[in-house]
Amino acid sequence: MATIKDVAKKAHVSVATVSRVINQKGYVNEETKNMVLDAIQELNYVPNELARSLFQKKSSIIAVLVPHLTNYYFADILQIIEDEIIEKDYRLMVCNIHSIKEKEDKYLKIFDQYNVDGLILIANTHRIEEYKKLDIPMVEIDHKLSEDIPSIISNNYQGGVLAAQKLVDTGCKKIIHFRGPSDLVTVTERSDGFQKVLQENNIFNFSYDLDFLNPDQKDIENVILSNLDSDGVFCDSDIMAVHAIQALKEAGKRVPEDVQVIGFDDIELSTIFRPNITTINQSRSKIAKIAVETLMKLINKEEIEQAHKMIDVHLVERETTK
Amino acid sequence: MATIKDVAKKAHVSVATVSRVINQKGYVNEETKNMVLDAIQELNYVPNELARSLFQKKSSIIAVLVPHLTNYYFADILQIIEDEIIEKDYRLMVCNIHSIKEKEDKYLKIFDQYNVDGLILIANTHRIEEYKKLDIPMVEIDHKLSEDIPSIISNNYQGGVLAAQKLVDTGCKKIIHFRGPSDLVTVTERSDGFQKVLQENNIFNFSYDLDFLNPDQKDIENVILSNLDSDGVFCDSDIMAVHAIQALKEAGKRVPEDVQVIGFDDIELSTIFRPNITTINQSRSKIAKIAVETLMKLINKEEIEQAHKMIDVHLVERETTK
DNA sequence: TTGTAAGCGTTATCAC
DNA sequence: GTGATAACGCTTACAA
Repeated sequence: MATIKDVAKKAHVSVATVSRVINQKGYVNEETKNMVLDAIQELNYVPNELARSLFQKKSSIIAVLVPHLTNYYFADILQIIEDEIIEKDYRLMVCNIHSIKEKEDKYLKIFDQYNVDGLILIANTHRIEEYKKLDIPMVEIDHKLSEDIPSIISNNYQGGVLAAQKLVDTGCKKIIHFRGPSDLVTVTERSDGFQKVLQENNIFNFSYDLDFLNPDQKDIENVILSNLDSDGVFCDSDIMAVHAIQALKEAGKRVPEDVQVIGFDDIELSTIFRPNITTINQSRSKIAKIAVETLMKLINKEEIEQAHKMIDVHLVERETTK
Repeated sequence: MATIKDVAKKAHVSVATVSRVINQKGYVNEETKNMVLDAIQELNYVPNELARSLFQKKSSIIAVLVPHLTNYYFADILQIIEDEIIEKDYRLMVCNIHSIKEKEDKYLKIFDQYNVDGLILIANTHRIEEYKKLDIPMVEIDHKLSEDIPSIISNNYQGGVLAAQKLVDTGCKKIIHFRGPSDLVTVTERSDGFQKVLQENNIFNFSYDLDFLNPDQKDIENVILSNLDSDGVFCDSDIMAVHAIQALKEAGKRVPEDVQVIGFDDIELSTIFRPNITTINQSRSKIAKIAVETLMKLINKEEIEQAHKMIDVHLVERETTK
């Protein structure tokens, strides 16, 4: 690996001059500049980012904390984040904090040790105060764990409203809501929006709490079977929706003729599965891009006009609704 | 951020001594050691990894190159890799090389600039020579792009054999094979294993090439519809299998009674979808762990007994076969 | 316009 | 046992 010294020697100049040309800072004669450039080319020189980072106390590394990688929603957001930051010449460190305390401990240390320039929290952590103490530019996705940390969250309330409206408009009279864990704000907000519309229309409904990603298939079946007079189902995830539709079919119901189903997230699965699932789309791309954009402003100490952003969701009508 | 100097000052010793205690190298009096430890504690000192890396020309960063993140197979492998390496005190840099030349250019540079300690290639790259020139310890997953680079690959041939055997054993007489792109070695090997068994048993079969992850739904439908006398389908991915099963159902066929279906990968989807999909399981966990293990040996300049490892696959029998 | 030299936070090699 | 000090590869005052 060639260093700046090698380049300097080859170009018959000092390291300072070389530094000036690679950073395009300060004055440097056109002629010497070309000599340096030639030397760089010949030696295949790339500046050592570690040395640079050490001096500047910044690493050009952005760390993203996720709860797991196998979920389409998170994976896609992560993917978009990576695209965005690499374009801005940052690199991505992925930290999978699946509530293993030791790992989070390690990472909390690492962020300091590497002079990580920014943090994007997608994972829900219980140790937000420790993150704040890090004093690193930071944004949150999907959660609002603190007033001081800018957040980017889908308008979950609106999601509930849209789903309810669709179901009401198409004549549903008895509706089941398969929810996520109701201790999450995202979940209660969806619920609130959903409830509001249904209550305004005097539509009977009830909720069951499930895990988002590993909802118990048997639970869903039982609820469906003991409520065969329902004509609408709203699910807090597309995976739940798949289970619900399958349970309905097995119970002899037609979707959407007898029972309509709406999912949440709009993951790949909802267009693979037949009937294609009507669902509430969260704009993953918008969320990821705004997160990066906001983080960059924080890093560059620019003003950010609105700390907590709510992103519109929309209903994607496919084959499980009328 | 406290530095080693601050600690030295506080403990009334030299930085050399502090360095000795944090690295547990060289002799240091028990008493002074405790003073240093106290100072470290009080100042909340963590050694700067960047300075360390600069000196040692190693960064404790492992870069993993993937083709995309939203695929369950890759995401899960990535997740296991992250678990493994963080435990060995390395950090994960995720590089999503979705054949965008500019990104790969940037990353190729970054690996040098950051003194990345190791590379895991999951993505299929056409620029293997450039990677080799990097001269960084490196392993490959799913591909064998070069003799010199250790690889970890599922036994695809065996996968084809197992699927064929199952189909033959349960009486299939006419079989469709929905393949991945046949320019991939993984695909041809599966095909070879599959063919071999079928030919030995004189079973008629034919193949259609599709994209692994975004197989054309219409293509699958058409093939199914124009071969309604088939009684077995082998798919090179579980996603293809879902499409096939759905097409079969729409064509009035029962799975597995009329037609049996076998997928590949054993992703989450195969247990969500009903009927649960019989599939060839690739041991993601084994693959990821061996990859990391091999990489560590390379990094530590230990002998590796077998450069190219083939990992057994196995048939997971679920509801789409008899 | 260019070069010298100090400094970023470590580790390692010497003396003492 | 411990402490100076050079070195890692770079940037940036400050001189020249």
